[in-house]
Amino acid sequence: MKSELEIFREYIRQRGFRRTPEREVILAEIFATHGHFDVDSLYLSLRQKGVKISKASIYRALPLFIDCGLIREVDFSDGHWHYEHIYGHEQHHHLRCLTCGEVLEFEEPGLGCLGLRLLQEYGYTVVSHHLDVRGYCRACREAEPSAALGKETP
Amino acid sequence: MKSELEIFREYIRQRGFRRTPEREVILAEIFATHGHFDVDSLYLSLRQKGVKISKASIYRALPLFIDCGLIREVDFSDGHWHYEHIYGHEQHHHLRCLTCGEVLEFEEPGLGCLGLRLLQEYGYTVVSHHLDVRGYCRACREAEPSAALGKETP
DNA sequence: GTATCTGCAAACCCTTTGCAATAAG
DNA sequence: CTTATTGCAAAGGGTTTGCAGATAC
Repeated sequence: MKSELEIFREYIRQRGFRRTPEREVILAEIFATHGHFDVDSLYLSLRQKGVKISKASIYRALPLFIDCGLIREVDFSDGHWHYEHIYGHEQHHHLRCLTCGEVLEFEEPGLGCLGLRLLQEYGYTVVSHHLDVRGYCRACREAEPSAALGKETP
Repeated sequence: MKSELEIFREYIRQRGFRRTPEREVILAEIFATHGHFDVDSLYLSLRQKGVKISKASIYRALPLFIDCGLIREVDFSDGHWHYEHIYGHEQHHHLRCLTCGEVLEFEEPGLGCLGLRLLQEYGYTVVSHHLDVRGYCRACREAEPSAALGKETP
């Protein structure tokens, strides 16, 4: 299996872009990070390691990583973008507590045949799919039971 | 079945908020609209009807509608929020073409037992779930086949 | 050498907020 | 009467962009 760096270098070469240390350092940092990140956390963790790369460069690099399938955007509905690396990681989904904001990842094997079905029924070739679930974790529900009343859906 | 207006008035009364014509006009406009909308399109369609309500009031009203379960946020990853009415509509998911941006809605019956499973396995009470699929529609794939190569996932 | 990339700072855009006037209860 | 709500305009915060200098190829 190719490393994320190899994937990226191939992509850069194919497109006639340029291989720069900045982009590769950003990529390495992303794949050294566990879980989700955003531009700010990425910028700060690079700074803490003594690497000075501007936010503009980060903003310009992320679309490249997305485009070659290494990372993807994650929507937490909190006013800015989050990202996660997807290359080399199991497909997973997000379950977010509306009170404390904690995000749990889970798998949904039932969606295995989704791509085939959407191709057959609608003619779409599926690139990615993501299940976004909101609810209340046990702790928050017990702390404030009224918050979770009357809102259950199947 | 209650109308969306009744739902909203009940919610307003329960919380001790105030019933204003602005909020009810916004709500009516949302439920008279087919499909998705954003703040700007909502503001403009109100203007076209001669209704002058500030964007600030729209921005302040939407969280109320979300809170009482009438609408929800939709993420199209294009830099701003979109919304859709969910009250009185079938649960559905989104399939978006990465080239032309067209959004197709579809149903996924396989997720019927999701809520029960997440409760049993993780203790979460599910409020909402949404499946977000990206891919290429047939027309765009045939127009530019290279765009859809090497990116299929199950 | 030439075109791309970086860093900086300013511009941008969507969203939120402070404030005075207005209106609901 | 009291307090929430509105509209306006300004502030806010994340993201994008113009430009000059640096750098990959």
